[in-house]
Amino acid sequence: MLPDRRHQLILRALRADGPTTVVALAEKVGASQATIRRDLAQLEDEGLLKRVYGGAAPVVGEDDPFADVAGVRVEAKDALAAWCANLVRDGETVLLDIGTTAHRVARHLHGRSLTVITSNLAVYEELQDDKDIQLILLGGVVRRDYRSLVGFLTEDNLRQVHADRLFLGTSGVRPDGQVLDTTAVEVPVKRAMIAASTHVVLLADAGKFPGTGMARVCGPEELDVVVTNAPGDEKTCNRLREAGVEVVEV
Amino acid sequence: MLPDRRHQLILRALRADGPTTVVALAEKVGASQATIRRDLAQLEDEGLLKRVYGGAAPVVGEDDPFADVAGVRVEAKDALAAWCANLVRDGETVLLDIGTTAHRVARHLHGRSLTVITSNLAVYEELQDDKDIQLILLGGVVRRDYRSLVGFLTEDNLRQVHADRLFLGTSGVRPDGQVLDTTAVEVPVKRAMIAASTHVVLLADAGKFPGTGMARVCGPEELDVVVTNAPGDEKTCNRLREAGVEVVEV
DNA sequence: CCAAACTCAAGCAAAGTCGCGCATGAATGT
DNA sequence: ACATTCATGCGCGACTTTGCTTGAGTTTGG
Repeated sequence: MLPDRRHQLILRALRADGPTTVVALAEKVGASQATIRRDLAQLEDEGLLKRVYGGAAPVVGEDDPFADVAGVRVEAKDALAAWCANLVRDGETVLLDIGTTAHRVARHLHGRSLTVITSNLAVYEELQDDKDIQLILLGGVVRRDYRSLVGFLTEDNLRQVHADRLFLGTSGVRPDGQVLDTTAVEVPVKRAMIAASTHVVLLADAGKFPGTGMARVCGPEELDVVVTNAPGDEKTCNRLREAGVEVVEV
Repeated sequence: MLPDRRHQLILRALRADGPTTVVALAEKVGASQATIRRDLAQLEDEGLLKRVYGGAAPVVGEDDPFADVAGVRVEAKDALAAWCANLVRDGETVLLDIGTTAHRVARHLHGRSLTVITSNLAVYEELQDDKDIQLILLGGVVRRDYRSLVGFLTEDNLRQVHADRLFLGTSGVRPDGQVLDTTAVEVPVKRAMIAASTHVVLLADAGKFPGTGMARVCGPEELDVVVTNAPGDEKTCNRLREAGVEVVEV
């Protein structure tokens, strides 16, 4: 069991079940209470959770939109998102995928005159007070730990709408250009999103080549643009370009 | 049981049921009265509640969605909502309408084992952290001023789901039993909700007889129960009963 | 106005939690 | 092969929380 994997499990458990005891976490991830305590201390230092006596609680406003605006150095991932936001023209209809990557893009759309369609609850909270943006939320079952809406209602809705541009997240791109995802339940939603959009923009930051994922979302022929902030694997890039995909390195 | 979790339960109980005794809280959260007193003292220091002799009362802050409504009416409307929540059995699927009335019902559903379907964004925010409740959000265009989702996506989704019970709000009930609404865009959504539910419960607090509204939502034959906190107009009640509607005065 | 009933806060013992030091064991570098 | 590093698990003393008891304070009803 990798420490990083354990940290992920802890954070996921907290997001799903709220405040949890050290004993319960130790049992859940199969580590001693001492180890869990050390993990919690570390994760608290990183601001990823709040330590309470006897356990830990999830921190609510983890993605403060002003945190990185105030920061001197803009994160690399944010540069990616900013570039994507520039791609969008006023008046367009933009479809935003599940995940933090799409949320990042949404932060850069404030004040723009757009229609935004999403099943991403983080995007909803980000843009709900922005009166310039017409916001359309797709239906579905609320997944608390992933802050998303999924299910047949989401897919149904996606068959009824059309977007000029889709910003798609991923967990990995294989050398042959196949786009992957780790969570099976999201794949049908992502496919429906692709079908509902004229242009598909894939956001693949560093570490997504080859990345992980057990489910295939789509092949390179479905993509129009791949945006990345890392010099991707040469072979992968060539394969994508062969399929007519524009590969952009920010 | 984490102290933090206990505090949440206390605050939730206060929000849902208003002023509560120390004894009742101790029983509810499974702690001693001494612990509850210590919790209350701490929470009062943080300004999260107001201590009163024998118990505690919720503090009405700016985040209270009902701060604008006058005191005695809030209690009456909350009694209505509490009665409706008692109507629901564990395991049921509940459909909650747009509007503050349905939100009020949602506040009394905390901790219940239910499936809740709604296009009410206030309900979503109320229940999003409640892990006992499976929450399904209907798609649609976000209406910021009404905190709701409307449009053809909402209606489409409603054709794909079914609920045991619908709690319907209204702006007025005419003497002949017709249910009215003021905003035309909501009417198709309300009709679709009625069609998707086995039982329809109309919440009509004081001032809804005859109330206002330019659009007809449905006739009395679509309703199963009308819950009110005021002795409604005699003629209206008779007309409703003739149509087979159970009229309940809380 | 008084007394009974109830509520509150302080003190105390028990249980639970925390963080530290130390030993173990695996992975890594020399 | 040996030493180093690092994460992990265990034990111990210090600390925190909890529930019970007690005496003082507050409310209620006659």
